[in-house]
Amino acid sequence: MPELPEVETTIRILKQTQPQILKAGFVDIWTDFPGTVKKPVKFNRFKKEILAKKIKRIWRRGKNIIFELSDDYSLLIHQKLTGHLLYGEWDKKDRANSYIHLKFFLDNNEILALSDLRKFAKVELWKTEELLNSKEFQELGPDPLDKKFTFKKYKNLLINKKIKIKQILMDQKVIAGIGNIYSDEILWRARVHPFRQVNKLTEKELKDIYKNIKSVLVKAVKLGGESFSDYRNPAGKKGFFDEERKVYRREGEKCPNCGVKIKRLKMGGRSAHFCPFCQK
DNA sequence: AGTTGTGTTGAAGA
DNA sequence: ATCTTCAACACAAC
Repeated sequence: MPELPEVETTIRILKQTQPQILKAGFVDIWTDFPGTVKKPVKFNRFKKEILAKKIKRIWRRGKNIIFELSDDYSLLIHQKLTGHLLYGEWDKKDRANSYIHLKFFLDNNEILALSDLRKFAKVELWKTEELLNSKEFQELGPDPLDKKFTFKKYKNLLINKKIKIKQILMDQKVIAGIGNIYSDEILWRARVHPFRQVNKLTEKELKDIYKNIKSVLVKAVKLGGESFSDYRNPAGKKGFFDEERKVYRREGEKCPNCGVKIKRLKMGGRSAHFCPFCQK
């Protein structure tokens, strides 16, 4: 699942590509599933509007990838559950890279492709100013790796909330970029039970969670993200966070800290994985 | 072989 | 305010 570290890995690698993707222009588009493109609604309109535009900058807001284009347009891509971008000579032996439903043909003779097994990813073309002022963008919480995301700010976001800590960590309106994998991993390291109510956490627990938000995400970015499931980088290669995965999808295995079996419990629609002994 | 689990986001309902 | 369910979709695992 592409969360913040996978999205960050994607844009870092795209920016390093040779030949450069930056400054490339769009010459054609192909799809076998126009439903991926949500804006403009009509695929032909999308195609017409993006052709001849050039890529000026690649950046990230939470889990959203944004290609800033010429003429004050921006192309937004959200990979959702199983989407990932591929560019240049990507690894075609890996089946995870074979669900390509959208291709952008560029004027440097390269292809930017979107592989997306479950077809949940979304692609949108915006006027940059409209995107920046849009409700979905304005409502996103701060980026956890931003220097301005201080302990004080974090505490203000969480104060008095009567919600489970795991749920608030995954709420994009509170903090942008954390999903199911990293919320489980952060809470295991902070030794806090995922079902704890935020307003009942001690100062020390809040601080431990804060520190681990930063450290887990930084480490995951360094390792190129997590490829347990479908995520691959733009070269089609796996990330290495798997070596650091302590609890996510490890139900029944021994906790690396105490040896007690990892538990899995349903929270809303998804699974929370944790150590019932270490995490209080 | 049909059912269930997988998880992001937004919408709808309680 | 907080929660629950569902829907978009494909495939692996039981």
